[in-house]
Amino acid sequence: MELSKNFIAGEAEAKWYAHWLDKGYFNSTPDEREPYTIVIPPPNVTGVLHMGHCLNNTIQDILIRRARMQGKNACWVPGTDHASIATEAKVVGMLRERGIAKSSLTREEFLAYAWEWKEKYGGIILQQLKKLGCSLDWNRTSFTMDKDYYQSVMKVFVDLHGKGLIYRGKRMVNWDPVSLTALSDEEVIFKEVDSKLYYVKYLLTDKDGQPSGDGAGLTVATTRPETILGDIAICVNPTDERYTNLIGKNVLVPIINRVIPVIADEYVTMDFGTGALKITPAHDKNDNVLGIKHNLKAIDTLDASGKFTAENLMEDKPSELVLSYVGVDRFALRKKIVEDISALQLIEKTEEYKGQVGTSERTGAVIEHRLSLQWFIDMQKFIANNPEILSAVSDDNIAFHPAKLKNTYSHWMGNIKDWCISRQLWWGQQIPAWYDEAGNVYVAESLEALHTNQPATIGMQLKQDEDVLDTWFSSWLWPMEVFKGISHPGNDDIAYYYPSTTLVTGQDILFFWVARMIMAGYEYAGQRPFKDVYFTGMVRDKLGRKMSKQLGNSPDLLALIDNYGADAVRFGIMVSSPAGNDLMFDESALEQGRNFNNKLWNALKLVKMWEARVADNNDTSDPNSFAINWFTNRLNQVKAEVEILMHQFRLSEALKTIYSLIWDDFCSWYLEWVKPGFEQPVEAAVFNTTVAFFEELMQLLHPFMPFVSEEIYHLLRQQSTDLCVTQDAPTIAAAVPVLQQGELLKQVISALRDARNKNQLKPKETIQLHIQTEDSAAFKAIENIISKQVNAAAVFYTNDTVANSIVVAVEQNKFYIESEQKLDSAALKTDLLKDLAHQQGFIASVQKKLSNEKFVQNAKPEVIELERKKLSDAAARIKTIEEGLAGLN
RNA sequence: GGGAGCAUAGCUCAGUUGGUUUAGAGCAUCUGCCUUACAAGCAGAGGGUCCGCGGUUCGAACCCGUGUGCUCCCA
Repeated sequence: MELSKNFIAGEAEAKWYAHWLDKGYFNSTPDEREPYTIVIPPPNVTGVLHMGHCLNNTIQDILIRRARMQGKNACWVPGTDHASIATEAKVVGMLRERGIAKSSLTREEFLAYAWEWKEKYGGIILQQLKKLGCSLDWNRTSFTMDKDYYQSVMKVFVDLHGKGLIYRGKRMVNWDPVSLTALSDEEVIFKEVDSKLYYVKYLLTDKDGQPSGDGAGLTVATTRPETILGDIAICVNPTDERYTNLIGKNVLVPIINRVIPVIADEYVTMDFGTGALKITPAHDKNDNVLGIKHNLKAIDTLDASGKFTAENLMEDKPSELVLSYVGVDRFALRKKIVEDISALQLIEKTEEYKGQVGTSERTGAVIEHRLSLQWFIDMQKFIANNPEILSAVSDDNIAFHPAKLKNTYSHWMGNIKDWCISRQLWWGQQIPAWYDEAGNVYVAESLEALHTNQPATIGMQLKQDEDVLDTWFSSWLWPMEVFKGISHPGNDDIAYYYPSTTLVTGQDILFFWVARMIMAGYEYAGQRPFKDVYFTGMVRDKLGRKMSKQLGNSPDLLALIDNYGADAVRFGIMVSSPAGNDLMFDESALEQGRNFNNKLWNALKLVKMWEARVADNNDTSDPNSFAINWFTNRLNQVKAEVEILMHQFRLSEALKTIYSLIWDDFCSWYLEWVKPGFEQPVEAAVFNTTVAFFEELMQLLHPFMPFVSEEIYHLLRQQSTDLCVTQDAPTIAAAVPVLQQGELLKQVISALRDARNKNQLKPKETIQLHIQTEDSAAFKAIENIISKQVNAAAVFYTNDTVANSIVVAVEQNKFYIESEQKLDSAALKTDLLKDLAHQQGFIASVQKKLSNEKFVQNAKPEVIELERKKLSDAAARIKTIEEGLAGLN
């Protein structure tokens, strides 16, 4: 069969993926084998594959393919997340394009559109994962809004509510005035913005609540003058001498002329602004805390969309001016109020100010702090009920890779705040709470369940809570509910697959997701949800910038797969990506992957070329026996190394180790050593062993580069099964002496080639080689390899220096090169002198150490022994160099 | 403001309880080669104040302190 010039990735990818699916290799059902379970971090159902997914899922595929080849029952569960905010935003956008406003639809109508949209466009990302070669069990595809899943979320809500872990309360929440929903702290991104600091004067009042008339007052610095109409107090630090005499007095809020007290609290920083702080409990988190502490009223002056409202100002008998603000957006309002206060001559000055502003992760809108009735989980109590949530991570029952994230986890857990789980959206699991006309709350899995549990509710006018649950309130059940462990507890799947083995995810969702899965795992399964967590970093461009649509630095992954092949993309993204480190993505790494494919392909071509001229006798020459013996051991050595690296989740290093084994040891050394001369026959043993080596190499590489390895595996010879499910042979301990001899051989060849290069001998020009060694037997077995590799026409053994030659020293052996070309020993002499200086310097440093009495007294005996050996080795080396130099003259 | 982490070759990274030859790899660079598997290749080479300063130690890339720079998380 004629092989193409290069590996054609696209063809092999389509062919093998279809074949693997056809054979059902990725499907798993419980059996007597040990399970290896991974649940995919469910991408947003609206998502498309990007570099982050690529890294993440390549890692998962490597782990799951390796487990499959090690005889475990490998199960990798795919699925998607309904992603309430992101999906609802997309659907709203889609409707807007069609000229339909969400506000014109009923909840049911909107959800019908959302499902239609989800069926049509949702889950594209799962198809894209197939392109990457991901070996997921597609029969198990889950969605966080599947019927059973939905029910499991209801069940958990009701359960936690019953346990007193869920409560409803008025709390200051992060409010997104654009999507009209509360956000968790994790969904708020702080950004530095240029703003202004306004110095506003509040006039002191007399006993009757009128301005004191002398213009006396107190100046407050604020970045948010639009909230001024909600001010309820001015606060100063009790130790601030500037204001001591004002504490307890009253001032007037500009424009609205509300009389408010000056109070004192240590919270106030004296050196920020004027040292006086206006307190607006309805619009600022810290103010809210102070408000509660000092028993102050919260006056809300902004509505849900961030526009001014006078609803709560009626007590103040608002003026025409105040009423004119109604409906004005907060940013326009800021301008307007500043102008109006300015007109009253109560703005003393304005400063430029760089401040932090919270923005919505989804819509980018500046968030408001807003008092709102929301559902919460009492996290302190939750953790107190399940102390393993903390201990499992600290004592490595759940092992984090890299381990440094353990600190981050325990620090967060130690300072945990209650989790606001309600969202003012329609797409998601609607909160299973009903209100009667009196406002009483009833919680049950469904209306039917409610009527069954509390027959008194039958016939009542009940209205279900409008809100849905935070997306993470469903995804924290993922490792259990993909096996229906909540909706159908104790079923065969959950019993077999849970806890899962490894979770691979981004460290950015350590708190959003990983921590909460651990919490749910202990609460509902009584055990950890996974054994190991591999955290990936963020994928950045090669300049270290985050990938973003705005910068346009986010490559089109499918185009990359088309250009380089899926294996090359997998190689490129894995080759320099240790756990937890950000990955600087550079397309040149993909090129390296593609070149590697090509290298493999060419090695295959070489071996296939031999197939036609295999000798029909069973002789094996000495040098070939040596080469085979050496590579057998080298392969075992690397297999053992890879096993350790994989066990430590050092995937990048494992890949590099395999890459170097194939490229350097197999292609550059082994194949060159056993390669027959032009059109010469190849020994049968050499051919068969080489094919077997090649198969083992493909097996080792398969988890990383599945397509090219499967393709080559089948082209090497007729196979009875597929590489994808071929079980790894046990690793045999490598024999050290033959490995050492191999290293010596490589060194000798390199040194001789270097000497040839330095003397500008053309590759085609032959040399005569004289070997001076104490162990000529060792060289007899490999002299043919040496002569082939350094193009020596003849090899001799000598006990003496050879005149008119160049000398090369390797360990205690000397090699003399004779050539018909004129040899220029100058370059070589320079090298030898350099080496000599290096060795002498080295000896000096070792001698210094050994002559230090304290070193000899304190150092461990084996360390001293080692130093002595270094000294004698270096001395021997110097002797060899000096003899070489003498021979040159 | 609080906390965590990082800093080693041009780039991306190893460096395993402080001693394993005066620090390693891949990529990039340079030199020489169109050598019947591979120029997407082969054979070589050069390249480092291990961020600065101070300390502990017989001995420090590694431990401690401090400064600088960067990143992330939380307010």
